[in-house]
Amino acid sequence: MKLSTKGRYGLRAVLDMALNKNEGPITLNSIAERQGISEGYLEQLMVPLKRAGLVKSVRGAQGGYILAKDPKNITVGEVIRALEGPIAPVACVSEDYPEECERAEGCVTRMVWEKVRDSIAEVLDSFTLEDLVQESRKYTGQNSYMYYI
Amino acid sequence: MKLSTKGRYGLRAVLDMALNKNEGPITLNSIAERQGISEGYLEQLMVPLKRAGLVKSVRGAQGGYILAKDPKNITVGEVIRALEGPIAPVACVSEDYPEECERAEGCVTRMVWEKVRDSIAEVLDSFTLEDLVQESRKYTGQNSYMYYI
DNA sequence: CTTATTCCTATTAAATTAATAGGATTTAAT
DNA sequence: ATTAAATCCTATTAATTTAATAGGAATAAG
Repeated sequence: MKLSTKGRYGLRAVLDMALNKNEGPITLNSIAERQGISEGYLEQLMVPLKRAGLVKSVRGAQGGYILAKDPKNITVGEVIRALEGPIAPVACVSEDYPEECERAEGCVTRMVWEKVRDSIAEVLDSFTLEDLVQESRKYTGQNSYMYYI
Repeated sequence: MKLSTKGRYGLRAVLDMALNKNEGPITLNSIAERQGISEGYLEQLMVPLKRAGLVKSVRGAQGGYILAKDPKNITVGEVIRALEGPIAPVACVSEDYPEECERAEGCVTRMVWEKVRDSIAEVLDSFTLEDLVQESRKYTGQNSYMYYI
């Protein structure tokens, strides 16, 4: 029942980008340093984040990554889904394409997993990156970066 | 964000036991057959379930396993925790012994994970085995076993 | 032209999960 | 007593997923 590092690192990465969004394209190298995540691994996380339309890349020197949308229009749920796939405590109740199960007819544990899925989704969708930025500012002051998230 | 088969198979196993609780000790062999789970694997699942005081074993011929408590006093949450450990979408917000994190001070993503943890726990703790038995009877009638759960 | 960067693909390492195997122990039934 | 049915125990292996690394190609600023 754990999130993998994809989701955790990825959320930290986009939050880092939200906190630094007025600095122009942000290099993975700088995120990697601030967040203590390997640059190569961050690279892999950017692929699904780009595909999901959450970040954009700027190639070449002075390039880097920027958020594709305003932080208040990006929910934690979007980020997590982009990185970990549809929310699904078990495959048969996946948000996307629930896996067919021969036992489905009359399955009574499934209703438990459905409720778990919905409650997770509700929480994740209730937070935007902007919420986290605001929260972060409480600790670090208006203009300082938030390294430890 | 997936449950492992430990939790899924284990819940099916104890529910199977709840549905057959008037039959005396239930052999792993019979659960394995009804549920399509390898007997050896079930054996491994019984260890933590016993330790958690949810099932009792009866050794020797005609032995097997029985629930240690009434189904209405066993929650899905207890079963899942016994098999998967404390609920913790990330280690730093584990129900039991949250892992210390150097970034904890001023960590803003943590409040998200805490809410996720609590919402999962709330759902899992809201269902008892008896609830699932009742639900199951709706499909199969009062006295028939529920094979497909 | 050089440098800094993303991009792309492949590979490896590590960890976890799932399953299997083989035998020791216990106990009911004969 | 003997047998058979079952749990118990430990170790091993197989499979899968996660995490990280490596090496270079493409792009664009200066």
